[in-house]
Amino acid sequence: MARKRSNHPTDAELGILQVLWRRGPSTVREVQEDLERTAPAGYTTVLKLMQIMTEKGLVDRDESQRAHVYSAGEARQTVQRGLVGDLLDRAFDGSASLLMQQALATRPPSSEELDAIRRMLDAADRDGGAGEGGAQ
Amino acid sequence: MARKRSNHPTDAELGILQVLWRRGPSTVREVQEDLERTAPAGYTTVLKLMQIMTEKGLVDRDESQRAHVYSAGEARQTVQRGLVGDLLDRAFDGSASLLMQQALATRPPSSEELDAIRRMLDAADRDGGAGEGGAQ
DNA sequence: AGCGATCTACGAATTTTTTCGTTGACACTA
DNA sequence: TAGTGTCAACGAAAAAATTCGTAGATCGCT
Repeated sequence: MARKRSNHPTDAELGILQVLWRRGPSTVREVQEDLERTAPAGYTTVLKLMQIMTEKGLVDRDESQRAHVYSAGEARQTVQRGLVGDLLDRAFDGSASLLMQQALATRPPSSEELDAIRRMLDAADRDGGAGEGGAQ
Repeated sequence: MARKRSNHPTDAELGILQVLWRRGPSTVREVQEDLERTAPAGYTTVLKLMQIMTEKGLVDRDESQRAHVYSAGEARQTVQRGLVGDLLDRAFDGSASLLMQQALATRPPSSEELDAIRRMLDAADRDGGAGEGGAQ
């Protein structure tokens, strides 16, 4: 079906990235043990994945120690934006507001969070939408 | 890695759902021709996919005509929420506001859209965050 | 030096998803 | 009724993603 998957992490890869994001630079074993809670996988499985991710540039590897230390390659934000953008195209006709609506419906945020979001909207209005929204 | 994929549509399946959402009930050929623009695939490929989706309950099939007519099974919203919820868990630590932030950054919405979002936020606030079933 | 634990590398098996060729049914029409 | 075109069904190939077994290197001990 030739979807333009650009360079998104696969499902399993994303699981590993999550751990690296949370823990910071880690060895394979640390990641594997962390995953035990949520998505159990054998040691070599995780190792293999992380090797592949290194090839893809999804993670960086420090080989100076016997147990190599891996860290997330791209900024977390970059990956997240890619994923969101992809989801927008693939399921929301590119409408950010529609996506937000469903996000709100699925995981109702606290009022503090809501306020935080409002501030983001205001900021977006200022630098992005200000002059351009012309209609009306 | 045993991710709890519940029953999300796969990539290709989502492409088909999009068409059904946009066009309403359609035959395989109609879907296939529509896909031509974005994600070309042979006729039998699309047919097979839609047969699988029927088995999975992702779409409904009306066989009263020679050319069966398919329609999206679950409400669009339901599928979308599932996808968003999944993405939240898999990449955003469940934080809706973080997701929104990235959505705003990737696809700056117009000020009209921003206003629409604000109204949604206010509504969410009033409901005390209870996910609402209000017609979309 | 020998032993056990731990690590990377590699290759391959397995599973999931996507793709399509082929077949037989049906419909239309010349 | 033979020819042409479209359709669903099916099976299996191909591609992508995931899983793990095995082997050899290295380290820390005794």
